[in-house]
Amino acid sequence: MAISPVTLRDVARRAGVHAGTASRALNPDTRSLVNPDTAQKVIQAAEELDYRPNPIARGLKTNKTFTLGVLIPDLTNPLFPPIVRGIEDTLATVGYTALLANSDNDPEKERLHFETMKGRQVEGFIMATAERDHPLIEDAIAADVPIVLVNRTVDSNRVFAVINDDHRGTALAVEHLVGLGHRRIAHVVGPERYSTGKARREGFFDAMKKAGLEPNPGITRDTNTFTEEEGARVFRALLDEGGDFTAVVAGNDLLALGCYDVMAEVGLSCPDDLSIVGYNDIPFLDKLRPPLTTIRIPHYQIGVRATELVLQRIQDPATEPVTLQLDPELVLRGSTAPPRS
Amino acid sequence: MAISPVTLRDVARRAGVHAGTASRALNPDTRSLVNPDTAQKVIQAAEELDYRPNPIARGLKTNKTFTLGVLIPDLTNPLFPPIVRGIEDTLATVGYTALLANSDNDPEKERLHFETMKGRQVEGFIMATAERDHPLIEDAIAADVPIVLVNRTVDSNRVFAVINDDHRGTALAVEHLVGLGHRRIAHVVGPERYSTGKARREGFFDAMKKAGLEPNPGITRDTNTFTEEEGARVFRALLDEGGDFTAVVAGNDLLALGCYDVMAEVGLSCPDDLSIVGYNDIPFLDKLRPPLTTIRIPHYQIGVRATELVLQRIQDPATEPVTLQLDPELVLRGSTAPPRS
DNA sequence: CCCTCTGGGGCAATCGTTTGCAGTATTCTC
DNA sequence: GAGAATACTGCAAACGATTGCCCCAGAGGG
Repeated sequence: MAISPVTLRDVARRAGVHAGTASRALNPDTRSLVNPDTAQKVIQAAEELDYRPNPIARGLKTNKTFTLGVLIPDLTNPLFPPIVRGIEDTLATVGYTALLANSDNDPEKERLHFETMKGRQVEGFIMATAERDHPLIEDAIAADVPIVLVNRTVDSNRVFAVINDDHRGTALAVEHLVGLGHRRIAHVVGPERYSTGKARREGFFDAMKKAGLEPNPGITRDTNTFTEEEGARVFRALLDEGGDFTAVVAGNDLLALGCYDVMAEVGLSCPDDLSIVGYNDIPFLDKLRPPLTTIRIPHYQIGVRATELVLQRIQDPATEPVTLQLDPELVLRGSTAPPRS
Repeated sequence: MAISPVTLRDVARRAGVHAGTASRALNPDTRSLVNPDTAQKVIQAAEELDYRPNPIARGLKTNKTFTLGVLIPDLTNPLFPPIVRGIEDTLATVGYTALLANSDNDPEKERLHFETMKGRQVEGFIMATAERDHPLIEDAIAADVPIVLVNRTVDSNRVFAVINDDHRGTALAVEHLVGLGHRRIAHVVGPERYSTGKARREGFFDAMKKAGLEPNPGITRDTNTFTEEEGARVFRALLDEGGDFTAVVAGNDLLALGCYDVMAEVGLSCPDDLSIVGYNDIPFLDKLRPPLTTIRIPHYQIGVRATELVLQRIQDPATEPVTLQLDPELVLRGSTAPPRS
């Protein structure tokens, strides 16, 4: 049952030393405290017995569990798997592992998982679940728990975060459309309670102005959630009100998908009648008809960098909070073309 | 740092009892050993102090870590997130959590993760990574560690597994095509080193025979991996050799996607020229052009049932190995139609 | 030649719980 | 009312590793 019934004491006995000595010999940091010869003997004994230190016992004494909590809204959202892989791959290189939980964006659930994980003595957190105003995170920061946000961030500047440059990303989308000749561009705004929704809206407006275009509030629409249904609902409203536009920048890919649905429904053709740009580059977008032009964010890298950050923060609690902004890039596909008129 | 610096001894002190007594009072199983009044006092003290037992310390003594190892090939494969959610949701209801790792189908990596997790004293495993002949699993079974396979299984019958009924699933696909009027049906066979590839091929042949059709080995093709590229490669070969068929049953959705790619490339139209059926119903298939008809398997449920199984096995090591076969269902979409000729 | 210093390593406490054992007070039985 | 059974609860030893402290031997200095 217990995999390695061989304990430190067994190793010590075989090497003919005391357990304490064996412990020191096996730990590279304390190895210098013991005679190289004995150290060698211990190491060899450990190998012969295939000794594996029991992390539970070690954790009890050292308060290190080599475990991180990863809290995301929903693993089945295609946005997250690559991030999680980035996290786990990076963690694996340093002998850490991740405890994963889904919050479904439910603050109650989130708090529960957070507490459970704290109870399990995770050494830090990576969270992807933040609304811009997030009490849980404030608490965590106050309690001095290492925590870094991914993908989204909060308004506080006391927090570690690894996000993509949403401002720049939307600008890429706008510049692309403007370059194609579009002048009247609609924006399906992501929920403003998330940093992503807000930053992308700002990026949109700034880029429009920079292009010398007056953004038209009449053809920007707020959404409540980042979902296909919501995208469809809002886009339908835009159409119903006779909005005058030749292209739309969607707050994310799911919202863009909603637009696709409505266009199919009402018989509009993309990109002939309307160009659409998404955001995130979730998988299979290239299989759509037409393939969706979108903004790709470096999901995997976000996971990697975030992990490096927590690890660093764990090692040196004095590390100053920092927000890393990774560069998004435009992925040109078939949903954008010059305007017809 | 340590979240709840309040220890069992603190609770005991406040309740005016010994730590041992407090321990018994807090554990429902042993509560009957202590006077109801004192138990109440202890419980109240625990609440007042917001006491959380330290699972590390507990685990050290009891060898229970309330942790499961989940080993999958690749989280970014859309097949797995729903399974993992099923696992984690179920685990959460009983206070367990999952340690997740990706093997990338690399036996080396897999073994490493397996050992690491064993080292971390996980109480059992859920693995989705099995080739039909899998030494690691044999070892695990021999070592008596609780383990259940999901999605795929191995040839041994000494193992717990929760899979879908691949045989039945492919039969559904064949019956559907035959019902549509197809007689010459090709099969892009999944890799036979996986139970899924093998069972689906058998299901295909059996269903063909049952429909009174002689399966034509000339239009079935083996693949080496379950990937889009491989699907494309094999399908192209099928075409190049002038295979005579009006429909194809693909070993899974990714292989079907590969067929899509080649069809677009050579200017064939689906379903006009050729009908295609996939397998798995991964996300976004309904967004393809045409939307892919496929066999849906209950991913989430697979995760749920598998978890119930390990949990049961952990609780009662005498539990006999069992293979659960969950029912797949046909999802009718646009990639299948009556043959033209 | 004696004293001090230092490197090496053993001893034992400790991390926070659980649990077998034993002691004491209470209750029951006759 | 005495002896025995019962019901609690305290005591202390684990679990497996880490680590501060102390001891001892040999080296070096004067």
